[in-house]
Amino acid sequence: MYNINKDLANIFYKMAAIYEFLDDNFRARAYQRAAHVIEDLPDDIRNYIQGGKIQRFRGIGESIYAKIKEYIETGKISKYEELKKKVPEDFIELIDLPGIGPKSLKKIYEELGIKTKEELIKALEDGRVEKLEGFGPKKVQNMLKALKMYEISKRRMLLWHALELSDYLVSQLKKLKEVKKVEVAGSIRRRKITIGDIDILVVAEDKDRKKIMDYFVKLPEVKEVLGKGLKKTSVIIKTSNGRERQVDLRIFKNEEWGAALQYFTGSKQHNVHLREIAKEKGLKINEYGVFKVDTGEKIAGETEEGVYKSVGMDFIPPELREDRGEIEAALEHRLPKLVELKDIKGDMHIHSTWSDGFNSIEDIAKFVKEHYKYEYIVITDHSKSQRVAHGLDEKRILEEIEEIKKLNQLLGFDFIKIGSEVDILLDGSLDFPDEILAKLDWVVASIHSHFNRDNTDRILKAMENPYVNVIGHPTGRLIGVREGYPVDLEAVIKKAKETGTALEINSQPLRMDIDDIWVKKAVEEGVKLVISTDSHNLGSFEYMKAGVAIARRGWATKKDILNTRSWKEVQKFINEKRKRMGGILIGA
DNA sequence: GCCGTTTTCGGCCCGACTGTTTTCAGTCG
Repeated sequence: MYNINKDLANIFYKMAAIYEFLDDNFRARAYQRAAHVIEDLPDDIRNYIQGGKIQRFRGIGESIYAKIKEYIETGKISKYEELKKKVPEDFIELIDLPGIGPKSLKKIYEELGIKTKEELIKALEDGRVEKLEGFGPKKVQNMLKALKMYEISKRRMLLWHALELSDYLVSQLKKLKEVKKVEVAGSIRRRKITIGDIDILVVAEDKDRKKIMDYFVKLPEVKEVLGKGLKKTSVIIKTSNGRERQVDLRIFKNEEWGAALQYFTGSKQHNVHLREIAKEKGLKINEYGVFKVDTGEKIAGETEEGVYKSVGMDFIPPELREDRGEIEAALEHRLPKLVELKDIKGDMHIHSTWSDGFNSIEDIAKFVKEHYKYEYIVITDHSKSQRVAHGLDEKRILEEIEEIKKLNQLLGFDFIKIGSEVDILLDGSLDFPDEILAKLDWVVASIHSHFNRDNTDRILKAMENPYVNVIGHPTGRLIGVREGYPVDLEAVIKKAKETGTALEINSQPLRMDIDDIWVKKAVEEGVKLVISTDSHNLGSFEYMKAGVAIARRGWATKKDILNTRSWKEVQKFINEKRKRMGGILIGA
């Protein structure tokens, strides 16, 4: 079933923009919040509204529920159709554009009758806008710049690339002895899958502020300085691959550090919710600390833990701060203990030169043993249908098994496990017969063809096979390149639970598949997950960090992640499925 | 628009900066 959540959320975001334009800010906020809630639902919204029975969500009340129902039944929302007539079509998009606000747009629309983006640019350039009351040359310049930057900023950066860039900037700032503390905040710290701007926070003495800001704007990668002060400086950085990113640097006092970090890590929804609760308790939270409203006394701010504690909450890990229930859980002291990078005991999806990897199995094993504290790795080269990836046929995978046996003898123990990333064929059967699969330590089954059809049936059938242990990159999406193939992940999760099959969190920067929303759903359903790098070269083993981050964003604990287990424990998982689905047990 | 064991009406996060003003509105994060 095609998931309508995204379409519905988009409509509500647009309605919010229109209400902003109409100066009805509270309504706008209500629609924004509803859109956010719907976007975060793993299941199709129709599943929550069955037979007139409505599941309650915070932020969706009677009126918005009625509109959701109307959309489900008719494919339209009449209120939206009505609202659209009040705003020029181009403007709905422009209202969300950073640098131009709804008030300015409204004035330009009302006084000059401007209705399209092209007309707006023309009126800005020929001086008509400048003559309006409240406008001036600077404002006009900034609006033009905002329009120009729009196309650039619209493309968000992949988490991995943002991490590389922000790590570099942090390392440069650490070179100054005046920088006492430095941390990346914002969506990078929350490990969102894609990143807009980069926020960096620093602790320093007041007298050193100028020196730090001067140093920052002189970094060779800085292409343009958007604003420079002693508290905040904004620049445009040009990355090595030619992309442009806005980076904000802010300096705080040590006693403000926790409050600043909390505030600038966001998310916005999380912060708003947190402050509402603080307010109920007679407290005020800003980026400098937590204060009692009546006396103005500061009661927290030096550490993030202190900020949360002051309102009666446990510390909330940054990856959870999306207002998806973490605030309630923190108040009730029932936040999960999230999985950590150090819990990972092995990588279970790796390609070698036997198929399309760049390194020999021997080089991979030596490299991983030297750089990671893993207990095992699983080599999972492609199967024969993947001709372009030099997939292995039956004869060659038997040879690969022998090769790995020899290498393990050299290493002195069974560090290398033999697996396969076996193709799921069009009819849901697998690219290897069961006799071969039964000889393998671990089987990843993936879809690499027919992306346009609904592939739920293929995946469900593959999971019925007793030797398939995990479904690789379950949606097949490439972020910003192609959408995933149509697949009913709800049914996949159900079948995974039923058959004892795991689902992969593929850590490749472009994949991040499955994502945090579905991880959370899988965790709730008790389905096990595997965090894998799908490495094709030695540098890719680092992607495990990103995979763990996605797992954490999905509320996963150590027990939800299979590759936090010893190999003996993994084998138990394998045998449980083989037993249940009628396969040959390990060692039998 | 949503929400509520103090409220079903009257609230709805908070501060900095910018550009335009001469005390403030608009915008951002």
